Amino acid sequence: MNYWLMKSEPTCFSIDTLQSLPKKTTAWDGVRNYQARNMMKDQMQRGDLAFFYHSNCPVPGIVGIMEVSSQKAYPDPTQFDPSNDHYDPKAHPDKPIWWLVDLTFKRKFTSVISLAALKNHPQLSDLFILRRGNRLSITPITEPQWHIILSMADHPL
DNA sequence: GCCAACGTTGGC
DNA sequence: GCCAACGTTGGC
Repeated sequence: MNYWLMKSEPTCFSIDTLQSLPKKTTAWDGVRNYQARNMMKDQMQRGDLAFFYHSNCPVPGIVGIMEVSSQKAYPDPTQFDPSNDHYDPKAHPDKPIWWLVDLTFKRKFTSVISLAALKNHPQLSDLFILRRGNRLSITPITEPQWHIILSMADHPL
């Protein structure tokens, strides 16, 4: 199994919204970056775990954990919907461009593991999201990184 | 295939 | 709201 970090702007879609959904599950739609798409399409497997990261908000950071819950990736339906913000006129149902997986809520931390806290941790200097100028909305997390970050959860600075 | 211009991301 | 950094686009 693999570990991931997935960003979302909480004003757009937050971990609280995910938790409130009927099956606490969402299709991670709207990703329009090829690197991020490829990770969902080619690498993610059911049972993989992902940190939920809130970006572009007062305290950016990791707020909880989700699990990949679809058996495999499938076409993002919003690419075919002209009324959707993420409509892609180049995509056709017989030749989709954008793929996604489903994610299910696992837990929410009692406090945010802030970006500042991640930056301050001496063993997390290689964290993908901390690399200069990184903007990828989905990044891999190594197993050691996963456990270090988990150990920071529920222990505010 | 180069690269300038443009749009987007996201921390601050 | 600013702006650095990056991805994408499109002319050539």
